[in-house]
Amino acid sequence: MIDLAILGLLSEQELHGYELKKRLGELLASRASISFGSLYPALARLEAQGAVKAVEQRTAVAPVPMTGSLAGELAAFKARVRESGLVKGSGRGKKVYGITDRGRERLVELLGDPDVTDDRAFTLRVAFARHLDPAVRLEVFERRRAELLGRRDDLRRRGDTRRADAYLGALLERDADHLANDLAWLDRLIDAERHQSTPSMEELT
Amino acid sequence: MIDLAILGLLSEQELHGYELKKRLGELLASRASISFGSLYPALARLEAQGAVKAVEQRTAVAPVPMTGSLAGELAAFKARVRESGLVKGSGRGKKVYGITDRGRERLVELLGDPDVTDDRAFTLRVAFARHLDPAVRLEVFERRRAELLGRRDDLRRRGDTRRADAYLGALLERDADHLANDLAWLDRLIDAERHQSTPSMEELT
DNA sequence: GTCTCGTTACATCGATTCGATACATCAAGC
DNA sequence: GCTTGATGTATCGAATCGATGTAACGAGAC
Repeated sequence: MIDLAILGLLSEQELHGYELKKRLGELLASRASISFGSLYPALARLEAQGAVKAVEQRTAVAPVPMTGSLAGELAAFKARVRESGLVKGSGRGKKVYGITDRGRERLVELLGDPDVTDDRAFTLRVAFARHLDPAVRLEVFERRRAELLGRRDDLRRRGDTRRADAYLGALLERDADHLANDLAWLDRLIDAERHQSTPSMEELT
Repeated sequence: MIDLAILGLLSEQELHGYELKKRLGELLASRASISFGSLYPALARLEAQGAVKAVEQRTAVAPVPMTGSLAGELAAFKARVRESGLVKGSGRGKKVYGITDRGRERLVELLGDPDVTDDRAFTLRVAFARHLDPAVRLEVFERRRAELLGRRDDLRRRGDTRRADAYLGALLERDADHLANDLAWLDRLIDAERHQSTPSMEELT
């Protein structure tokens, strides 16, 4: 879900479309980024829902000294012209978005629990995990664990029966490795989570 | 690309939609299957292009002895009725698809080389690798290797700089593990490929 | 026996997403 | 001064998804 990604990123700082896409690409890493064709419609949708809102245009806020205030004035003027006018080609000037309270609620809701077992969604949940309270966070991780265990069983069952050509066998093997890897990684995450939430409790064994 | 998946599966045996979806789900394993909403339009598209064509309805070809030929006759009759009639609800009777020569050409073309660096596409290429001649196959693998190496460099560069919160760090770590895993796996594949194509050649070292 | 439920099966609909493309500004570099 | 590439917003058509509808059929419940 792209909404989750956008809200998560905006919850940390205000951003404009292009930057949003870049960060998303890094977050999802291999799992391919999203395209402008979905980003801009999504932003419009979220804005209509009141989850995000466009902050004023940004025109060189950076600590870079301008050549003179003239340039800044000119840019601001142009921005105003574009903003108001129907100049056909539509104006430029970056549109910076910020998250609203409604948006924050929606974010927690999305991070929290829908029955979205999607891999990309899980990655995003981890990326924005610090916005969740520890109990829910642990729950999310545990659910993922159950999901992965289920997949592993599926894989094993299929691995036992079929033994077609070498390439299919190799794919099966790769998937099994990935799964084992993910499970180990997830267990480490869960462990860290538990030790952190219970500051000092030496029960068991 | 769904076309690649469909053609690949049909090149081995004739199948109907539902079965196609099931097999695809197994092939892509974790990488989420495809939905009917894309499968059926894709089949229609491929049929229009002449890459696949619907074979006659199948009515219990299995080696299961029928209760009597009466049942078979009846089913065939019903199928014929549905086939011809515009019964509104549209008839059932599975529609079995087969690949054409055009389709086979297209398959090799798709497997071969477009600049599709997609992960799903690579999985499919491996799954149907036996339809490629060894040289092209090796080329596909090598290209994948280069792609993965590129990703690893990206990842390292990002890993060196940022060190935000623990969750983002964990994600980075996971991606790195996956990448290392994939590379090792791919190297094994490539090795196997080389040893097989050159039956006995003890050059080097 | 018949009734309901789960599985197999085909199909379509609206919404989402993708990939390509258009357009615009600006900083380098040649 | 002219091209090239990065930054930036935006839209279009096509591909895809997820949900839903319809239907046939076998198995078990009662």
